[in-house]
Amino acid sequence: MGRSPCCDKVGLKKGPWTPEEDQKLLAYIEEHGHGSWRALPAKAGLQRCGKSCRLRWTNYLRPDIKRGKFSLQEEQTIIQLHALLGNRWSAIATHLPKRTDNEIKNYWNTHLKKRLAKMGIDPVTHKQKNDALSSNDGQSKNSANLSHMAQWESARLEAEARLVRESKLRCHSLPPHHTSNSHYISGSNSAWNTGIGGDLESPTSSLTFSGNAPRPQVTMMHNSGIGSENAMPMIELVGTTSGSSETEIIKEEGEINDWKNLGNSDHHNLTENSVSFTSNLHHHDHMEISMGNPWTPESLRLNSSGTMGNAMEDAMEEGFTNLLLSDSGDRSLSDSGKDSDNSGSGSDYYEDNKNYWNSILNLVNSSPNSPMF
DNA sequence: AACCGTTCCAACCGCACGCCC
DNA sequence: AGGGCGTGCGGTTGGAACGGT
Repeated sequence: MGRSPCCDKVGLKKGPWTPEEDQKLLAYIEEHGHGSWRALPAKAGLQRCGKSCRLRWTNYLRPDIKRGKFSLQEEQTIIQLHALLGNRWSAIATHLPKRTDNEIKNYWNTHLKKRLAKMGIDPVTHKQKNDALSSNDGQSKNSANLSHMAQWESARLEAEARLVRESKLRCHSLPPHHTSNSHYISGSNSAWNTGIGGDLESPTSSLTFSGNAPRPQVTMMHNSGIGSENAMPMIELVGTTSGSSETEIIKEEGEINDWKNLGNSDHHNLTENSVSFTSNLHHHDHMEISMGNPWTPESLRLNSSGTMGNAMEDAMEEGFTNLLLSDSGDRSLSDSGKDSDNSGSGSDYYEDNKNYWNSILNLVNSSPNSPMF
């Protein structure tokens, strides 16, 4: 169905906003709320279309917007989510509290995309560029699997975004402790924390799903760096091969804030059924999550209302984040890593890029019985 | 200082979708 | 059912800022 453009009226101002216009818009919204955007400009005394006002508000004037340089953690999240979701900026933005989709999109286009390209990674597919040559091998099969996973993950994020919006509407005045212990995911993601069992006050949260399937296991430990201002995230990946009772423990530790210091590529051979993450981002939090059932959209939807949603979210994020970053040889991704650092030996460079994608695939493969594949 | 190319980001544009009548 | 409206979303653009010559 067609519709007339909202900004075709003559006399409406376009282009950059002046401080006076900002002030008018702010003052009006503070007093009345925005209500109908179409009607707002006239009421607020602005010669703008409603759409322009909405954009200005949501992308710039809103008080809960964080501006300025993206942290490394934020960069990591963007890359990781973009690998799953593609250019679905609003979905990505739900995982970056206080950042707008527009800002994330801009940052991707101006910074991250170029960095990945320089690493020889296609910023669209997140595949190493010479991957196209290996079309019939397992890698492409894995890629298809990942794509499939991305589809339901995408749907899940949409549902989450809705929850977030509803939560924001309903719970504007929630006391801070509701989210104070949910590391990293906070603010707009607080919806995860509003359900029963959603708070992470308890030092230990355990959830177990019943079932007989080989079980991926996710363990998250938040061991505080006591007395340290900068918590030092530690990722522990525990791989359990299906044919063996032996548990292979692969440990990766380092500062999340220093991508370059994250370990090298040996540990992304985490195998089929088990993965655990250890992080000391948080004070005395220790979460162990045993997943008896494979990951399914249904179970994750259920989880989204409670602790498991939080834990899973965190696990997924931290897991992907650290896998990606530790394995991608992030010499070029870090701001402090100059591009020239990429000029190392050619084989190392190639290996790094290969590991970048493999790390995603390996984590996906850690739940081989998931019906989503 | 002047010019020019590049980078960055705020803002615009047009489409899609849900809701309401 | 279908048209209008409000809003969300992703792609694109214009111009300011910056850096090199």
